Amino acid sequence: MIRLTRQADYGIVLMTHLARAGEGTRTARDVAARTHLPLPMVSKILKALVRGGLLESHRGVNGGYSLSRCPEDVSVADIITALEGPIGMTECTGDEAEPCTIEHTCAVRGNWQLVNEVVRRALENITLDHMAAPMPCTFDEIVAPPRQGEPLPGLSAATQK
Amino acid sequence: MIRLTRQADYGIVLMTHLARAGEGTRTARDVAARTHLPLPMVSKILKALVRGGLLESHRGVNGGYSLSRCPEDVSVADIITALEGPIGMTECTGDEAEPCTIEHTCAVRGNWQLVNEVVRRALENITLDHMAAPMPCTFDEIVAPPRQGEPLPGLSAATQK
DNA sequence: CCCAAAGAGGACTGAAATGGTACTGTTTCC
DNA sequence: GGAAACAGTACCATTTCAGTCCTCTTTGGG
Repeated sequence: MIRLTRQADYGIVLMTHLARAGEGTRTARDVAARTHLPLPMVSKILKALVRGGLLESHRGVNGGYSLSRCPEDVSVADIITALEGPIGMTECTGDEAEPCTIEHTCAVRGNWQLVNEVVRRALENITLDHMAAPMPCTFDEIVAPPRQGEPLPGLSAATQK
Repeated sequence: MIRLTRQADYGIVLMTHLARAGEGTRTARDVAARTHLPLPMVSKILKALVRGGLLESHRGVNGGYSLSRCPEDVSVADIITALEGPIGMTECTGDEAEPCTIEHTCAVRGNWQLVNEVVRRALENITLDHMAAPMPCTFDEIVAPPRQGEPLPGLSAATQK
């Protein structure tokens, strides 16, 4: 199982909730209650999302959080990045200080980047808008539609899954 | 960072190595030496890959491991699945016994499946063949080529990254 | 026929990361 | 000025994972 940390998991749920709630600010307390997630966690995550630029916060009485962009301009990748740092599936993300101890012996490097990129792309194509949709979206709304009615391998099957 | 366990990470490296090595069997010791990974780990992972049906083993003197399928018939998703179980980014993979304690309040369910599916698809499109290629592949060799010269959103940018 | 090489399987351990909580500021409005 | 709400940080406990070790089984060669 490819593990997303629970923070990112919750983060997406919270962002989705805010997207559905529409305009206006919501307090952490309110969001926690409605999503049935523990308040301290919610609070912690919302703060992180503010730091990541995905939410705006308003302090003081009647304060709360609100989206800083339209739902269609926020991708799942954005949320994950805000909560977990750059998306990548391996240690070799490329720009670390430590250039992979087995660097020259690890001939897989370049192709790892590819894997990371493929996944990142996939997640960037899913927006909050998609997530907030009451009914599950189909693949076709996210990836480019198949050409000449011939579905990309496997994609049509995925929608019925 | 989306975390792949190190086992899966290593697993892909090992499979790639075997794919590059071509026909014939290799001992765990040999593979460990050439990939510069600790033998016990390599041994453990190769065993798991056998259980997953991706490798065949031959016991006794002159034994070793060999791929049980052509490199082009093995996807990165296959390897990850063999080492980590079904691919999914959240607890809600859908078919668990415990149907998610917050089930009816968690309105994100359906769309989570979508995220899982998108990632899974992405990983299924990357084969061992791609990984074993000496030079990094481009996106175009993996995803369907853009129709009428118009690239899928973002994909072309990814290749130059 | 026996021994060495190689895989199979499982148990165990130490460490790191993560989920989760609590406490102490700071801002803002009434 | 006080309460409501966010900000930041430090902290703990649990879980999971990487990595190792040991024993058993299989097989081929001398």
